[in-house]
Amino acid sequence: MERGRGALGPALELVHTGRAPTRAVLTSELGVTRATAGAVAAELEALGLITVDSRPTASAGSQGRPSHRLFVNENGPVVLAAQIHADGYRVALVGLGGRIVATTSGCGTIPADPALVLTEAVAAGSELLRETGRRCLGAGLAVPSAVAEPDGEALNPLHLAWPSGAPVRALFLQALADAGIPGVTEAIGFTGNDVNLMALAEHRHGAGRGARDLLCVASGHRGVGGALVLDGRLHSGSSGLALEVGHLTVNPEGAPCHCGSRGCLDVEADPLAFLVAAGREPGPEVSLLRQAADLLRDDYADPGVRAAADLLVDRLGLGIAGLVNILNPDRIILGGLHRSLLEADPERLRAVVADRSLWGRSGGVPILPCSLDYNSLVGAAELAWQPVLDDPLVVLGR
Amino acid sequence: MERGRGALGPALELVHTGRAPTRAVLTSELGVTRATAGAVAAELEALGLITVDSRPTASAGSQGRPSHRLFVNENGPVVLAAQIHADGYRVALVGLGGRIVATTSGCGTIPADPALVLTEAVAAGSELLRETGRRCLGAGLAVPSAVAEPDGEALNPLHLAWPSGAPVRALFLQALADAGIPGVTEAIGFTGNDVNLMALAEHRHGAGRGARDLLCVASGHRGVGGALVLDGRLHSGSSGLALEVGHLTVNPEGAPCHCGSRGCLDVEADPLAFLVAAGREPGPEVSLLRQAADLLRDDYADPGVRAAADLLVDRLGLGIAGLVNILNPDRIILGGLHRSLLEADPERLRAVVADRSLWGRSGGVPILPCSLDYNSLVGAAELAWQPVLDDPLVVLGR
DNA sequence: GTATTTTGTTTAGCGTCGGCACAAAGTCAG
DNA sequence: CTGACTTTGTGCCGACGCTAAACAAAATAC
Repeated sequence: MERGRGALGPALELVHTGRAPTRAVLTSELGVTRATAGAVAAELEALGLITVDSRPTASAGSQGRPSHRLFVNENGPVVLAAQIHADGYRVALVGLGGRIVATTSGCGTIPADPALVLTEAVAAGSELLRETGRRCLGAGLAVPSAVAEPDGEALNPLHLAWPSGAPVRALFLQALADAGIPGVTEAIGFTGNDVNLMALAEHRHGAGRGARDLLCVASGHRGVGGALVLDGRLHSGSSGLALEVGHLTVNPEGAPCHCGSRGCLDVEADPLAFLVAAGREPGPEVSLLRQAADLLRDDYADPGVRAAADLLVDRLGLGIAGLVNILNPDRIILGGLHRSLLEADPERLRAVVADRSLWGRSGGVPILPCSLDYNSLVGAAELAWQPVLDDPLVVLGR
Repeated sequence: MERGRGALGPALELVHTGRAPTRAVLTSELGVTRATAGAVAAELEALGLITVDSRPTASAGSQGRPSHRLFVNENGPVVLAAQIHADGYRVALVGLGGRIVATTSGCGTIPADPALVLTEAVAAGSELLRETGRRCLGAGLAVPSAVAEPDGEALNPLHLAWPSGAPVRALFLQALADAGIPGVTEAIGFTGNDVNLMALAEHRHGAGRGARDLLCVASGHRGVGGALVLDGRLHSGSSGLALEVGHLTVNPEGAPCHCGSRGCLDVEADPLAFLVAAGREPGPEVSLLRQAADLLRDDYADPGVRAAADLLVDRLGLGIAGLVNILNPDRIILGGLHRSLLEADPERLRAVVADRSLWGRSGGVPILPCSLDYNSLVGAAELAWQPVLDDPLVVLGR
C-alpha cells in the first residue's frame, strides 16, 4: 500500500548530504523505480523532513521535463548540539543538512563538576528551543577528550578540570531530562570526541564529501587529535578510543611526553609547541590556538615564525605519513592549528607526507583544510540525527 | 512464493563461520521467523551449499524438540586458493567453512616472471579440480607483498624477484582463463596480501572469531605485516595499501631502514633481526622464519636466545601499543615469528603493550597466537567465497 | 506545431516476509 | 507408561513494499 518504507532512511541521507537534489537523482542513487522514489519523497515531505519545490525550474538543464527540486525542510525539526571546550561552551539547534538554525554560547572557566556546565548548556539549548518553537528529535555532545564506550565516559580531559572517567553521557542525558527536553529517551543523547565529530561533519557537509576513507587531524588547545570515517561511518574503535594519534613519535630527540615516551606528536605539533618554537611567550588571556593562528596570519613573514611553522609542518608531516602508511585514507582534512599551518604553506606539508609515506601513490593523497564553521558542533548534531537517518519512522512514529 | 531470498547470504555466512549450528539459532541470529529460517535453510540445501542432519540428535540439550543440525556441505562446491611465498607456492581447494579439501605445493625459487609461477600454480589447482571432480566457484590468490587497488598490482615484492607493480591479479585471471577453469569471469579471482588474508581467515574460522575489530601482525621472512578486520570486512584502505605497519618507529637509535628512517619495526622485529640479536649466523638453506622458530623452540633456555627474544618482544610491544592507540582493536592475533615470540613468553608482551598503550582498558586487549594452518590460503579462499556469501543466487544462478 | 526526451503519477500485480495454527519430537512429573 | 509442557519445524494466508507498465506533464528540438 504505502510505498517506499525501506528506502526512507537512505533517501533522507541523500537529501541530507546534498547528494539528491531531485527525485530523478534519488531514483538512480537508490536504484529504485521512479514510482518508489516519488513515494519516498512524498512520505519524507509528509513527515515534515523535506520540501519539494514544484515550481517550474528556471535552471535550463538539458532536454526533457525539468525535475522538481528537493530541499531539506528549513522549518523542520532540529536536534540540540552542544560543545564543551577549554574556554566555555557553545550550543546550537541544527536542522537537517547541517544547517545551524540558532546558536548561543557561554564562556568562562569550565567548572570541575561536569554536571554544572552540562546543565547550563542544556538550559541554554532549551531556551533556544522555546524561542524558535522547533521540535527537537535528539541531542549530541562534543567534548575535548576521548570518550570511552560503551558508557560514554570522558577519559583524561586534559584541558578541563574534569576528573578522568567522568560519565559525561549519563550526565548529559540527565541534564536533558531535567530540562524537560521533549521526547528525550535513553536512545537519544550522544557524546563524542570533538575531533571525531569534526570528521563526521566534514565528511557529510564539508571538505570530506564523497571520500570513502577520510582521516582528520586537528589540534585545538593542547595535544593532537585524530579521527577516521570509514564508508560513511565514524570509526571510533572497539571502546571508542581509536585514533589517539598524539603519541606517534615524530622527533626521537624531542621533549618528554606524559605518556612516557618522547617526541610525541602531542607535544611537538600543538599550539604551545608552535609558540615556543617561534620564541613567543604564551599568554593566558586567550586560547593557545587563537594566539598561534594570529601569529601565523600576521607574522608569517618573520623568519622566526616562518622557521617555527616549517618545523611543525615537518613534524606533522611525519606523523601524517605514519598514519597514511597504516590507514591508507583517500583524503585528509586538517583542523585547528594544523589547518592554519596547511594554509600557510600547502606544498611543504604535501611534500613531506609524500616523501615519508611508503608509496608514491599514497603520497598523492589530497590534504585539505576543514571547511565548516563549528564543525564539531555540526558533528554532534550528526550523531543525534543518525537514528532519524537510519529510520525516520522509528523516531517520528509512523 | 519462495521464502527467504534476502536473508540467504547472511544465513550462509552464519553456517560458514560456524555460528548457526541449527535452524533455531538461525532464526534468532537473522531476526526472522522460524518459517523464514526454515525456508532459507531449505533453499541453501537445494543449492547444494549446506546439509541438514534431521536424525534424532544424540546431544541431549535442554527441553523441547531437538534441533536439526546444519552443516556446510562437505561434498559441495569449492574455490581454488593459491599462495605464493618466498620458497614456492601452495594450492588448495577450499570448501565452505574454511575446509581444505585438497592441497598440493611446489617449491623452488620463484622466477622473476610472475606469470610463470601463477600458471604453474593454477595448473596444479586445475589438476586438483579434475581429480576431485568438484565444482569451482571462484579463485583467490595470496602474495607476500602489498597489493594495490583497484588494479591488483604487487608493490615492492621484496622477497620475490618480481618487478614492483607486477599486475598479479590480471596475470592470475589470465592463468585461470588459460587453464579453462570453468565459470571464470572477471568477477572471480581475487588477490590480496598474505597477512591481510591471514587476518580474514582467523577472523572467520580461527582465533579471531567473534572479534569486531581484529588486528593482526605477522612476520614471515623479512619485514613485518599488519592487517585489520572491521565489522567482518577486511580494511585494506582506499588503495589496498593500509596497515603497512613495518615502518612504525620502535627503536630511535635502531638500524637504518630502506624507508629512510631508522629503527622501524620492519628491521627491528623480523626473523633476521632476531637471529642477529641472538648472535646466530642466518643460513641460506631454510627460510629465516623456520630458523628463528626452531631457535626459539629448541634453545630458549640459552641466555643469549632468551635475551634476543625479550628484546624483540619489547620492540614488538612498542609497535603494537602504537597500533592499539590508533586502531583500538578488541583483539590482536600474531602470526609467524611473532606468534612464536608470544607463545614463548605471553606475559611479557602483554605487559609491554598494556604499559605503552594510553588507556589501561585498551591495554587489556587480548593478544592471541593465530590458530589455523595455512591461514593465508584459507583467507584467499574467503576472498573467493565472498560473492557467494553476499548473494548465493547471483553466483549459482537461481 | 509536432516529435522527442525526461520526469512524475497512477494502477495493477507479485514476491517476500510475518503471523498464526498445527504437527512433531523431545523432557519432566507423577 | 501417560499426560503436560517446551521447543522446533512447516503450511497457509494476508500485508507490506516493491516493480512494471501505461499514462500524463513539461520542457527542448526540428
